[in-house]
Amino acid sequence: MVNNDSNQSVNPSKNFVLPFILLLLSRVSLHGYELSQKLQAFGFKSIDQGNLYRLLRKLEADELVSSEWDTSGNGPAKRKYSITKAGITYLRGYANQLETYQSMLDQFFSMYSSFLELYIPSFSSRDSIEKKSNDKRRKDDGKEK
Amino acid sequence: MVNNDSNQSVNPSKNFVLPFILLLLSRVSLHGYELSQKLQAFGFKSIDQGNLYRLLRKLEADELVSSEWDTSGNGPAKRKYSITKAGITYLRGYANQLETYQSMLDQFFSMYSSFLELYIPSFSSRDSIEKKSNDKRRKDDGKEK
DNA sequence: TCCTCTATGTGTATTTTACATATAGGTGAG
DNA sequence: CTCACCTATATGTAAAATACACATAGAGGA
Repeated sequence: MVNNDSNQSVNPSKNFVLPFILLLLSRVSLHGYELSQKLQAFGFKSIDQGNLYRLLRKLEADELVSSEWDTSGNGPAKRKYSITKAGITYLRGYANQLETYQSMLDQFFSMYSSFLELYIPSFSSRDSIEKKSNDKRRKDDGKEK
Repeated sequence: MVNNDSNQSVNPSKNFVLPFILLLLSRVSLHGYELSQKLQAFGFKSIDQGNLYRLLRKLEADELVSSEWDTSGNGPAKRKYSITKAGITYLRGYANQLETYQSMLDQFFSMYSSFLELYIPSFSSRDSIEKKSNDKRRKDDGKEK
């Protein structure tokens, strides 16, 4: 994993959350639990705690982050993670990868608007088509299906 | 897979390429080989042919697409895939998911610009950092075996 | 003939993910 | 005190996904 130098594969997934972790750690050291919460705030709804901790250990083994126990505050001991220089280098590589995803998404939605024009009118019988116009306010009632 | 009901999980990967497949098929019927090429044009550099064909069969089993043999043109017989009504419904759901990814990427790059301002000046000689210290790591992850 | 391109698959080991569970300290309610 | 709940880290493991190798076959050209 951490799929290194020249082979920047396109499929996201773990490689999608990875840059977010590194970016968060580039600003301030965090422990796993905090990280999990910040990632949720980013939009990752389904980060598995167990796998997150495992991933962090892997990142440490790969020397993209380093950790030390933090027994200062109250509550159980926390393993505080910091980014390494190698981690910073990789963050830049991952950012390039994410740019690719972004342009793919742009292409997708560009084509998708044409799709909507074709299909939305004829599908008005099925489930109520929410107005997908430029009315950004109402994003909430799109939870059908 | 094709995670059937309302649980639109956030992690991409197979779910990242899926909407692109459905979107392409929403415009015109295609066979796997064509699909593979169009996906590459979209930016998917590393679509595994074998897995793509397997995925298409799975999509057919899930009734998001349907297929029929096309023996018309020259060359070997092609399995021509078309999107179904269920596939169209799912395409809309996946599009919503991709919107989430898009906003996550926006957040990422917004924060990443700040990162660049902090790190780029001091990291102008990045090659020394990259080449140092982690040779064994970059060998054995991602492409070993 | 042999090579290459198109086209569709199977086999399978490894990697990743999902889900369950374990441990442990701290806090507040009753 | 006991219990529930939150923080915090972690392991076990079955299932799913991926990477990589390989098989088959038609058609066209050198």
